[in-house]
Amino acid sequence: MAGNSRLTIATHVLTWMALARRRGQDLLTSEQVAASVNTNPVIIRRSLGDLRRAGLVEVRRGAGAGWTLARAPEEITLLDVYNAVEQQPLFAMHHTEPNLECPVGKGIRPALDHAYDGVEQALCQELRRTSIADVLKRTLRE
Amino acid sequence: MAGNSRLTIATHVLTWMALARRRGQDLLTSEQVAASVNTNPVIIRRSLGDLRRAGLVEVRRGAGAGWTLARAPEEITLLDVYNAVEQQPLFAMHHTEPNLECPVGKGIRPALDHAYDGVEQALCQELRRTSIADVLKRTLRE
DNA sequence: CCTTGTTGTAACAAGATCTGTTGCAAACGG
DNA sequence: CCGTTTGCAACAGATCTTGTTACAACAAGG
Repeated sequence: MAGNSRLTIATHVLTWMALARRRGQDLLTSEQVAASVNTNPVIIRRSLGDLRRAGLVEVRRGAGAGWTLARAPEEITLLDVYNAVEQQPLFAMHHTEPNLECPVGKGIRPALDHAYDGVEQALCQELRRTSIADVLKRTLRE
Repeated sequence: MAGNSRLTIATHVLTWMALARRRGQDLLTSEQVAASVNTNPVIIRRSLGDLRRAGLVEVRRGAGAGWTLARAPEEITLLDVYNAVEQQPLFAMHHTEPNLECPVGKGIRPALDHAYDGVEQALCQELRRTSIADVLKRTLRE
């Protein structure tokens, strides 16, 4: 599992934008953000694109362009970020269809769907308990 | 996310073994299990190997060999299965080290660790609420 | 209207991971 | 000793992720 670090990157980006805003710098370019994450600006633009489609940030194009937070850091939770950057469910079903002649092969998928739904709900509830402001506070403390 | 279906495969295997045991067939070969999952026996042996190392199943080698459940289906939870088949954490950190000159780059990783720990705990608590016996019951109902 | 700086996105490479497959040595019951 | 089955290595194909380069689209400001 853990094939990707998208939640980590997006949270880093937003936390950095929250700190910059507190310091009076409202407009940031993807290059400036990339300097903190230490990666390529295109990676940051991809992440910011996800966040923009989810309504968490806004962009201004053209010369002197850049990004701003669309909401206060207190109003952005890790669940918002997770939903913005993760599309696929947590656990995948079988690659190949199970043997439908077998009672287990026939009924296992709805049974697993039910269990996995509960897990995803628990995950979402926990993610919603932390905001970008919380992450920033803890980031500066350590 | 969801790069893999290991939890699904392993749960399917155990559910099928629970049903077979209820029908009086205690010893199953990887080929018999593979017929229900509809995949290659080596895939099943890999999954059963994880489950054996976790103490959830037992194996007898040689001629007339096969697998048995090491515990009652009521005593095996999805958390046991998850721990048996998933090693890596749910969310990955940055691939490249963040810029430690930046206060966010410096402090973000412990802050994220803390948040991710809470999420994993919530995930585990929810997974523990469902047993293989529960999955079997719901599988046969639908 | 033109220059300039920035975004949006496509195309591609390298690496990792996952599933599936083949082959074979090791184990062991009969 | 034979026959069955596991354990495991090696490999192929598919997909995903990160990183990189390149370039068109866009708009602010002179």
